[in-house]
Amino acid sequence: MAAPTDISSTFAKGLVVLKCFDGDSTHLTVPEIARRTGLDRAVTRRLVLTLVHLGYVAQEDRAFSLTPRILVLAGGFLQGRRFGKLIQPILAAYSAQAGLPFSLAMQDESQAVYVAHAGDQDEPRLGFTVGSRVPMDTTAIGRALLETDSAGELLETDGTFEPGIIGIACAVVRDGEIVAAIGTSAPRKLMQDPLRRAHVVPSLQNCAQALSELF
Amino acid sequence: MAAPTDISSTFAKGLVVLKCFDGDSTHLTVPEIARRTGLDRAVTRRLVLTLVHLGYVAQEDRAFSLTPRILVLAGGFLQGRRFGKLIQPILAAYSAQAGLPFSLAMQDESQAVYVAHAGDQDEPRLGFTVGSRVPMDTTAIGRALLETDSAGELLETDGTFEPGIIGIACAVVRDGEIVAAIGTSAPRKLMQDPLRRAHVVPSLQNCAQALSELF
DNA sequence: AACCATATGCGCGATAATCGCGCAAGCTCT
DNA sequence: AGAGCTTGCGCGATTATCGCGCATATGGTT
Repeated sequence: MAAPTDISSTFAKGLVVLKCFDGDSTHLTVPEIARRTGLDRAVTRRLVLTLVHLGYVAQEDRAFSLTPRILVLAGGFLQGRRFGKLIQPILAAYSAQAGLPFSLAMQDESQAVYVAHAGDQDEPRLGFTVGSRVPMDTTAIGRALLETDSAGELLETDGTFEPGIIGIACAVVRDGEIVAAIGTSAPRKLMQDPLRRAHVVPSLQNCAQALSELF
Repeated sequence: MAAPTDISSTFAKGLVVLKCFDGDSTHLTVPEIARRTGLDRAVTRRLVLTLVHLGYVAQEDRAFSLTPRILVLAGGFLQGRRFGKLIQPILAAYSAQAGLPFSLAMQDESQAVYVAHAGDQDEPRLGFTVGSRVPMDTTAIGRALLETDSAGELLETDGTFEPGIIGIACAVVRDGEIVAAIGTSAPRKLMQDPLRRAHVVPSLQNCAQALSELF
């Protein structure tokens, strides 16, 4: 085990354990976690029990699952960046103007992570939450995070991620750097209407402009 | 340092470090974190560097701050419980029916943690995000999480948390246990209107009923 | 019902990772 | 420019971690 003195391997292992509770695997047993992480069963047990001790994980019989406390960590990020007080209202205002749900995403390595949503999706088709990840190359919001050249320009993808859905996105640029992206999506029929497009596109651009001052 | 063999103290310390990035303290230096956590500076440094190594924390000069990756952990909880696909649409539907923003909270020790919001607050007055915490005794949504006797009954608080704001909340009960609470709030003037109340209250109750089947 | 195979909980000694002292370098204020 | 404080980080002692291995629980098969 490579052990640079600057890295705490125990802590790193613990975070790997925490991370393996994903959307598909909510209730895990110690051996299951051990298999997923490649850690020794006894080590896994101790790390999971530590999480239980601190209240991040709950135990029912042999199954372990995350508690809402994990959201407090996310809250540290969201509140620190004033998502609730500043960003959310802006996103909501432009979303209402456009009549479509707006989402805000940031880059995390090779994926786009949703950090805020506004304008409720009436249909549960995609079901994204805060913390949901989507690929960068097949989604409008992901591509917007990458297009360093055409900063601020609108990007559109058509059914590349979800069949029949068109996504439009726009980078949020601060000091020449892309710091985030906002996007919206709708069924192709809806989005192809030129009138609607003419209404939605400026809203996205203005919203991105307004948000850029908050990053 | 009490060291039961079942608890990994290093991991526990690391999580304490992670937790000390809260809404008020976004950019922290190693000595600041050491002071807050009571840990040795060198230990703190190693734990923070581990977080940087794993991408949960970013370093700019001497300041460390959370990255969006921390939201991925929250996503594990939210997606696992189908917040995006099932809960959010229901919350949004009843919120739209009531014409007021609805929030969903769960208990975390002695506080209520917001886990979902629907219906955008047009005014940024409170600015709650996913992961925001509020006290249980002075908020309607917090009290609803506690009232084990009158399960499902509506609770109302008047200005006890935020002056001029009335909150109404209702427990989400599953198998006789309170698993969550939904609430809404509005300025007193608005909420005191009997007609509106007659409209909002059933929406909340029906929403709680609908959600109870998903927990 | 009894058996076997597999999965799981957990104690304990060896060992490698952590701890935290202490020095050197950087910063700030007078 | 100097003094006092703050911060970064190397290194040896020590302690918490590791993971083997046994005992128990589980569940499937004859």
